[in-house]
Amino acid sequence: MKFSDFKNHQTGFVEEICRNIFKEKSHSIKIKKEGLAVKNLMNIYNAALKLSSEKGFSAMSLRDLCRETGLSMGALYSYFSTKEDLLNIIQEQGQQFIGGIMKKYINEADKAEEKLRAAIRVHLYLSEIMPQWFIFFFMEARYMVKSEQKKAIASELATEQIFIDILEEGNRQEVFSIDDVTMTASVIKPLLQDWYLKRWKYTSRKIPVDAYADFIIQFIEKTLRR
Amino acid sequence: MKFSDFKNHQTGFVEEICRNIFKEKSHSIKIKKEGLAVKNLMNIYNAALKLSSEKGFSAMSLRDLCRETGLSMGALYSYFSTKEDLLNIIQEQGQQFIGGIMKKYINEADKAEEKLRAAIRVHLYLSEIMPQWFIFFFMEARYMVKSEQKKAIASELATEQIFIDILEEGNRQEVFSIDDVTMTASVIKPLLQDWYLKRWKYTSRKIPVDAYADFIIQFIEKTLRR
DNA sequence: GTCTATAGCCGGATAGAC
DNA sequence: GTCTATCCGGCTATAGAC
Repeated sequence: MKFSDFKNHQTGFVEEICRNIFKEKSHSIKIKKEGLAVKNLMNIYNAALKLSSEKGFSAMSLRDLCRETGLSMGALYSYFSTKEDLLNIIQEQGQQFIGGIMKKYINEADKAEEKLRAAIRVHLYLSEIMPQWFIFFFMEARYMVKSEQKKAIASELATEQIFIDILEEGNRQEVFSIDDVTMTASVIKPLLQDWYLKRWKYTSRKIPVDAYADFIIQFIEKTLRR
Repeated sequence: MKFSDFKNHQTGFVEEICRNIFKEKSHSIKIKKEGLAVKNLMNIYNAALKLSSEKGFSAMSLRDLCRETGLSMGALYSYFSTKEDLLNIIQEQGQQFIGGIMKKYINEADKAEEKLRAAIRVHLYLSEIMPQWFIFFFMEARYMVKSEQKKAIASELATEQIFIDILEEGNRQEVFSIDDVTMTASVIKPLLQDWYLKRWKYTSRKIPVDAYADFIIQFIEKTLRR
């Protein structure tokens, strides 16, 4: 799987997320026409993620958000009930959506080695397509209220569990021989996260996502056998 | 080198940093008695780092800082000139200090393999002793003004360069056979950062810093030969 | 559905008393 | 050196016009 293939097969991630938000959060959204609501939700969430990635969610004011979206304060408050609500919706809906895509792609592979490669690639490719979402999850989870933080931690651990399962399957099939599966799985994640957290570095070195994926895969595979 | 040894040899990192701040920033510090000034600076910087790690620097108000330090607004402003000044001083003085310690410990080793292990250990051990500083560098650099961001990036690249140099030395001495030294060095950093960025995970699994260091060292060493 | 206007609060920063 | 009191601008959130 190459990035260009992945990208062509996938369009409108954000639209899909916003349509889910419209359906699930109808109590806090005053607008009833789906087409209009989804269009404005995309505008708002794209803008919120852009501003958050520039200055952090807490430093982003709703006036900033008005400027970026072209909407007024009153209009914004027709699409969410408080600023914190906005934060929670991005976190929950985004994580849920990305978890779904990850699982779908991994299940298309059948051997453990293939699953591992698929999991690494789909994570890197997704974070290439929608980096602000990944940066948001990482940067803001730390500052959320306890109840929301628990959901963020659950998502982090769910991703880790995907890798644990793949590595254990590989151990059973004797294609891997890993002593400490949990520790191995838990250090794979930061290697994937570096791609979007230090994007400036890889951009300046002109390293495309496929080259990064190739490197990470061979790097990790070297450690999977004694 | 074990963590307990490292910890015993080192005391008063924060005091040392604050003494440097007092000496270098005398123009923005109105207090003249060194003893008093250093004591209050430690109080202020410890509190600022604690609050920043809880809610982020921009969400930390100076009134929060008053509460945490027990000092008044007026008193605080005798120790720095603006809130942003406080941010910049933590970033610059902290990075400079930590860079110095890293270099000192690495130079005590002579073979490339030993240097690599020393570099990994000293980075992990330092981040174990003063995690809030490392978290601060990581979390806040992204939101700094361009000029300060450049300094943060320079620090990140300087650490990376330390690893590049060690890996190249190892290649020359033929103890390593690494194809892409820069990429290898650049993925070592996130493995070190995971220790303080996901501390909650390792704490809950009761993994001490020495065990993490041992794992990371053997994990990385598996990738250094063809 | 979207706008403008405004309430009410909290932020950074400073002046001047002690 | 440290404190209290205060300025004023910007913040979230809402009410009511269109």
